[in-house]
Amino acid sequence: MERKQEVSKAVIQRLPRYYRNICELKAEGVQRISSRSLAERMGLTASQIRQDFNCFGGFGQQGYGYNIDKLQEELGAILGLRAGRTAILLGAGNLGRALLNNFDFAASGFRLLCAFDADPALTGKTFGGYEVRDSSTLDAFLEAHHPDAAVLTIPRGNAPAIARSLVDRGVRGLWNFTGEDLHLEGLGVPVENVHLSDSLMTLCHLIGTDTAEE
Amino acid sequence: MERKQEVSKAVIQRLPRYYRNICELKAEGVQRISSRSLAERMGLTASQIRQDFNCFGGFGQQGYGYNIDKLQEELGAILGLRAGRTAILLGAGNLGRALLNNFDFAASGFRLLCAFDADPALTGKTFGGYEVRDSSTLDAFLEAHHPDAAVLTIPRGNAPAIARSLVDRGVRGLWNFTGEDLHLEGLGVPVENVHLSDSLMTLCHLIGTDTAEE
DNA sequence: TAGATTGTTAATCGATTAACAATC
DNA sequence: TAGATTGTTAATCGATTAACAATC
Repeated sequence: MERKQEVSKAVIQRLPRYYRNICELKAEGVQRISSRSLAERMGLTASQIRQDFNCFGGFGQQGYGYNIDKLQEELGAILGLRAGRTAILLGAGNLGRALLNNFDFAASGFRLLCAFDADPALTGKTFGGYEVRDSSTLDAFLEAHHPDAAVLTIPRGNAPAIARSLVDRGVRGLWNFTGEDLHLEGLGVPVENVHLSDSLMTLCHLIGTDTAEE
Repeated sequence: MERKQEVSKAVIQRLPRYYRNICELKAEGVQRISSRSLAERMGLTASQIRQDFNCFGGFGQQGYGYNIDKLQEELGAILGLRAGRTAILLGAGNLGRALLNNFDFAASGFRLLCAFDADPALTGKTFGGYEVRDSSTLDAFLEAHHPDAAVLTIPRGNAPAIARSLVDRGVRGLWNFTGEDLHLEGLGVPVENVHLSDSLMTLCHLIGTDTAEE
């Protein structure tokens, strides 16, 4: 049961963008596309696109290009969007509630089950159709439902300990908004750290150095 | 007036993380650190850290390491955090309001001036201390205050046109939450695209392929 | 068949790591 | 001075691009 050959991180991080563009093309009614046209649209090279897709076995056809429906299907499968993953959200503060109210979890492959918060004032309320439960009931919930992932919108500080505890109880992935770099913790599960401030600082820097950059 | 030699994008994207870690170290009372210790803490190699810092002229000292205060000072200057940049926010919907209420713009180098929205029901309200103004007054505001950057939390669709218009009126950078990849538009100014869904899809994929990944 | 475009191998480019002389 | 650790050059590694034969 060998893994065919580790796909590089660079490729994996391009997959969602490919998927997004293919969905857009489909919505525009396009039925097929060549690596050259897609490259032009996305600001990549045709070569790179073909290399990337071939990491997963070619799904194109010589002389024709790539069928949009097939591509969407394949990329969706690779991303695991139809694997029926489940998630919970921890921390129904401002950020947590903003996600509950607005973010389309299903579009990214997750069914959000509910949220948890330590503040009793929030218990029982719903945001975006998701119920907030009391943190004291978390362990029992994990035991009963085994969510695949947890969204961490709790305050920083106790994040590493909570992450550890979640992983110990079977959570297999973390979407981390806490500002702590959890991937360093050796948790043994994938972590996606979201650092909005890093992004804005980068912009601050680029504004300073920019003359006529791409 | 030659540029000393383009610093690679990979390095630039590590700068905020360096800055963040240095701030944490300072808060912990640490006064100096070697590339080796910092590497260990951040999960990088000492070599890489020294290479990175030397893109901007060495700010270390042989046999001693790096002084935390100096490092914070230098990284802050490189990032332009004290350049007094200003920004406005466009679109005071759920996401926009979440940022207004919670996000610390100043910590990333920007003074947020105010927000704009097309919905008259929001005009005059404040969120997080920031006033929402009517979109019809935007042009006059740009004329009068020349903000450096704009935060785009408007619905997708009209994003490219609005981005174009902002840039034409002097905006020098965009923090883009619209879901459209604006950097492709050839706007001629730096754009930071925030795609939360890409991040979550990546996690979905990694959960599927994970066995015992780092 | 001729034209188009993939899949795939080889060449290039850039980024990371290793090594070590310089120096505090 | 001896020890530590940088700054910097050289070696390695990986990712992107180019090229082209395979084939629809």
